[in-house]
Amino acid sequence: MRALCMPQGLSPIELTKLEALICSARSVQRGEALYRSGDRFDNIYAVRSGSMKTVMAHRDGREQVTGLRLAGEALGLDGIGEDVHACSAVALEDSTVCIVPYPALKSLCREIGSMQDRLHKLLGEQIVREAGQMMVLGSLSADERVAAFLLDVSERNARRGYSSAEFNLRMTREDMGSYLGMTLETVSRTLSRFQKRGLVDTQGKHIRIVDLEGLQKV
Amino acid sequence: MRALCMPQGLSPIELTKLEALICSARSVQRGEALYRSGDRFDNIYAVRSGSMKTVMAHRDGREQVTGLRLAGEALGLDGIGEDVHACSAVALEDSTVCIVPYPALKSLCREIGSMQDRLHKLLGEQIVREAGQMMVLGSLSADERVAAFLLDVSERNARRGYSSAEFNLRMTREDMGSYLGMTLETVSRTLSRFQKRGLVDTQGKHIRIVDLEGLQKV
DNA sequence: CGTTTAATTGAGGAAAGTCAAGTGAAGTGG
DNA sequence: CCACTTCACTTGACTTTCCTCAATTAAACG
Repeated sequence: MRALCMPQGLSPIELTKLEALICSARSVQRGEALYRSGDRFDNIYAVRSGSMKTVMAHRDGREQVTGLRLAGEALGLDGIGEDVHACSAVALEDSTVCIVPYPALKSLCREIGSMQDRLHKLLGEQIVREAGQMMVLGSLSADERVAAFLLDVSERNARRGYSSAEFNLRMTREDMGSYLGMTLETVSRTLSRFQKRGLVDTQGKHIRIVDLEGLQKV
Repeated sequence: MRALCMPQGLSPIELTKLEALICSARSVQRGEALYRSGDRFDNIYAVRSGSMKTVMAHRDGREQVTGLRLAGEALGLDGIGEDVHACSAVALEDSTVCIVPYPALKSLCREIGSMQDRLHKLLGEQIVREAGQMMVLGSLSADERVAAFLLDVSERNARRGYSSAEFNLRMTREDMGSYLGMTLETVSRTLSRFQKRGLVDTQGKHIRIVDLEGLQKV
């Protein structure tokens, strides 16, 4: 659990302090929201098991998936800016999260320099990740977007010690499409074409990457 | 200058401490890079005068404008995540920036709680802003993107005490297009159409918003 | 004031979206 | 545990939006 909740580089002492901080865990049913856009920001979360999506809504009701969080990844940073969550976080499958109260985390960051660094990195990485996604949405073709997405998930799986070649993606085609700025039909067609070209092997939500290099060259 | 470099809510004492931190200012010529993608991350900046764009490059060389910074806004946060800048920052006109050394800022954040809050907010706001841009790129039509962009710049101008109705945008149509995920021709056509519909009045880089409500309804 | 760079506009084409029908997978209740 | 209902996915035909290429005009910089 330690490894899952706050994976990177803290000393044992720091981990103990952090563990004291994590008051509780919570389980979230598939489709249920851990928090909603507009909710007061109290906690940062770490996905312990399962996976979640973050969703942002335009005033006219249109929704866009802004992120995917796999087990081990942080969640909730969208609340720091305005003391209120800017996105909603919805479970893609039955999941559990660790709860890290933000005020306590802030104090800890003032006590322990490496904890401060860790939080800053978390925030900074999120900024870079999102800038990368802006690049995907703004500059890549549909094929390139889907390929980039599969490679991203693959790499994140690898980092968590799972297979980079084969995984279950609990998002629907619609979620993927929303995240990638295209329709669910285009996602489906693109995956079918990739399959014909021998790049991937998809059966619904189960995805196997057959030709990694080929996918990188798309 | 105080107001420009770190506008929001610090006590006078804190401001003094912060000022001690801002070792220097720097001027950047139009077209010149304040920092480049890959440069080591040492400082955060605040635009003191002028304006800048941030640009991210794909490995194949394609570039995407990922942000616009007006006077008074923070710059350089894309370096925190990896100790290396993920974007390049290029001046859109002759500009000056305040330089805030990051290590010193970190220390100050451990001393002064409100400074820590301020930095967290800066990071958090950036995260929310970028998520909003993902939404723009992923869900809006060309017309809606241009309208949203003009309204965003207008609002940011207002917040800085300038006219919300009339301003100079030093970006080229190509920069705007890149930021909004469309071609420069489409930007140009869209602005022309807006002009015919009596929503805006543009003459090159000078933009006047004629019908704010109309623009919001696009 | 001339030269370079940026912006506008038009015509034609390509990529992705929409609508629609059919198939398959998954969750629910008897 | 199976049948049923619902939801998700795939595929095709057609439409729309935006992009590409090209020519012209306007603005900006040295």
